[in-house]
Amino acid sequence: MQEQPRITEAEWEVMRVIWEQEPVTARDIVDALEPVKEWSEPTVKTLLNRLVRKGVLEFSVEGKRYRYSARFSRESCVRAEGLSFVDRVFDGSTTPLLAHFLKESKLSERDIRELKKLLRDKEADR
Amino acid sequence: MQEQPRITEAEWEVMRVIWEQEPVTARDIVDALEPVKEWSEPTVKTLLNRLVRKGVLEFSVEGKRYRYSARFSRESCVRAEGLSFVDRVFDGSTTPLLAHFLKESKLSERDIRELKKLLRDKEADR
DNA sequence: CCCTTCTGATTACAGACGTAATCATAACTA
DNA sequence: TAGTTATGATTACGTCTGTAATCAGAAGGG
Repeated sequence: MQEQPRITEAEWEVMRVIWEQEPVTARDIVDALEPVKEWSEPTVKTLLNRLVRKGVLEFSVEGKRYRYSARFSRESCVRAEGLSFVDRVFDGSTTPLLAHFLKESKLSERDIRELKKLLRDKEADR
Repeated sequence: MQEQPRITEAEWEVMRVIWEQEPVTARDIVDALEPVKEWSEPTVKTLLNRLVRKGVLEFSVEGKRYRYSARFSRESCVRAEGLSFVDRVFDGSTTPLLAHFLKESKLSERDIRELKKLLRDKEADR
């Protein structure tokens, strides 16, 4: 499998829609982004083109239009981006990162329960 | 206080050194980065210049050289970068982010204890 | 059959970025 | 005092990014 290409900030916006609705037409993407970003249609098309050229997206031809889908799972892209982030900002160590976001965030009762459970699981398989 | 400018990937490398040793000369930075990055001296100087122009760094003149220091704390830059990251990749919600990094990371006994404590604190002040 | 329209492709373009060579100037050394 | 050296400034330059206008071809409407 190919090296994970970098996804830029604007491209993430497009990918979000794709992962939610793939395989999806350019039209659908433009519509889905309409309320969120003030992008002209050509702008979205350009992003799609770049993502295809980078190998992040593929498409199947359907009549005169394309249906785009991702060649990498969201999970794998999240993992790559997460690694780059923790390297850049936390010097590669996850614990300070966790501590940071724990402090920053407001968590619901349920969130806390879930995270506690994850911690317990973590403890279990050591 | 001024808007937090964006810090690029290469710039973070420089900032790491600055926050550790500020106020610091260009020479020190070049030396500190020597083992880590294969950057020529002019490259580092350029990054310093850009950071100054962006308002992230300031310097005091000391004889023929400058001593650089940060105009923003590491914490505040980490916070800004963290916000941008959680928005981009986790659609703004911290809990999935925490879950993700919890699963990804291998934690020591001590790490787990620390995180549990943070969770308890979180619970306390709800 | 011609005109509009939809859709992807091509081109554009300014600013950011990574990386660095070169320049000017002051200081140090022989 | 002239040449070397250290240091910041200026210039360079290809690529990436964000944002978009324009183009070409196909398809549908009259």
